[in-house]
Amino acid sequence: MATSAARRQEPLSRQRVVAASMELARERGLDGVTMRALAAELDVTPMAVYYHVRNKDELVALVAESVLEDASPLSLADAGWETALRDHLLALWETLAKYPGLSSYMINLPTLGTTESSYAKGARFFEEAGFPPRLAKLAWSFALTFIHGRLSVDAKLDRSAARAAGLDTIAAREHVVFGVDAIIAGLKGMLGEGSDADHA
Amino acid sequence: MATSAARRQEPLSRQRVVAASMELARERGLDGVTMRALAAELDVTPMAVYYHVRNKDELVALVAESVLEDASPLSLADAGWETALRDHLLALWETLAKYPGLSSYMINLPTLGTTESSYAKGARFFEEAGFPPRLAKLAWSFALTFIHGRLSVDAKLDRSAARAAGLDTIAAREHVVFGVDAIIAGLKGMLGEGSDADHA
DNA sequence: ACCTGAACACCGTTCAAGT
DNA sequence: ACCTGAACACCGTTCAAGT
Repeated sequence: MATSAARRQEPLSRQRVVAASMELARERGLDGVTMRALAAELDVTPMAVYYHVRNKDELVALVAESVLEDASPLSLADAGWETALRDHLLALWETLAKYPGLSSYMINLPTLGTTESSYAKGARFFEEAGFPPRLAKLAWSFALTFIHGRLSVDAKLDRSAARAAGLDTIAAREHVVFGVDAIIAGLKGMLGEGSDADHA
Repeated sequence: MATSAARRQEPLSRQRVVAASMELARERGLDGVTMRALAAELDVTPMAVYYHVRNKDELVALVAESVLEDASPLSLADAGWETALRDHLLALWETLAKYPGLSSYMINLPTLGTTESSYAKGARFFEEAGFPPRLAKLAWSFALTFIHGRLSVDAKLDRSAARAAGLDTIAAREHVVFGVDAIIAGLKGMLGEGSDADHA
């Protein structure tokens, strides 16, 4: 209210639209990011947004891209791919958890809401870890699918009665940690079998 | 069209509402199951449906329950829990794949769209396989999350250009098979470590 | 180039009324 | 008990028009 006059001064831009969308997503969840609510936040008509963004799908894709940039990059460390992957997936989970409903949307997209280059980067990580190209892609998709799946399960949960209860968010973390550890153990097993043909 | 007169004869019932919803979900995906489309299919006013079902959430929950009943039950076979789990998860994937968008909905529910009793049955399977109670619940949730996650990734995909291409459905199966194998390998690893304390 | 205003085609759902 | 009709409060989006 106090800043609405100031906000009106600066011209609308793609960046401001995305930034406002992220703020809305954090506070009300992605369901709260409607074109009308977004426009109100920007002190503008709903249709003004369409000048900077083709449609809502493109907008959410931009939001997803922007959120992922804030997450820690996945890169092979000295400690080995297992701990690097573990740290990255848990950090990714924590970052995305701040935007309720975003994963529910991303999991419905072909490349799980990532850009192609970012998706390829994940696959490269597994190649460097010793996975043959095809398995590397499958492994990365496998890990991402679980993380987004888990976030989807929690998304609608903490909006209702669970947030008041308090202990369900602890349970949520247990689920992720268990899943990530199981994923790593599983991929380790797949690497032992699958890479023989390539590393002989 | 030809059967609309006949359909009008039989009184509307909860069963008929659910059955028609399932048919619509198979043909047009869950997005096509609107109260209005459903009512049209039943030769009835949209509000007539509300007499037999509280709201759309309850309706979809009933559809999910009904679809899961058609899937093969998860039970420990002679061949060991690994193959039993593998067969069940792949069969579950195939069944749910017939209802595009259903998993995208189920993955947003607390118990992943299953009834509590059906959820407990999955956990019991892992207990019988040798997992301690807490790990058994986590393991079942882990497996279900991936299956629904994978189906969500494919849901929007085969609706657009991918179905025409034809080879993306093959890729989809590869992803599931890889994931299921990795899950089993991972859980096998977790069982080796985690069960020591309980089986000593 | 950038934004507004009015309107369209959808949703799920409530409420009062009919039989 | 079972269903209809009209209406409400939302969506995303198109289209023509303003500056």
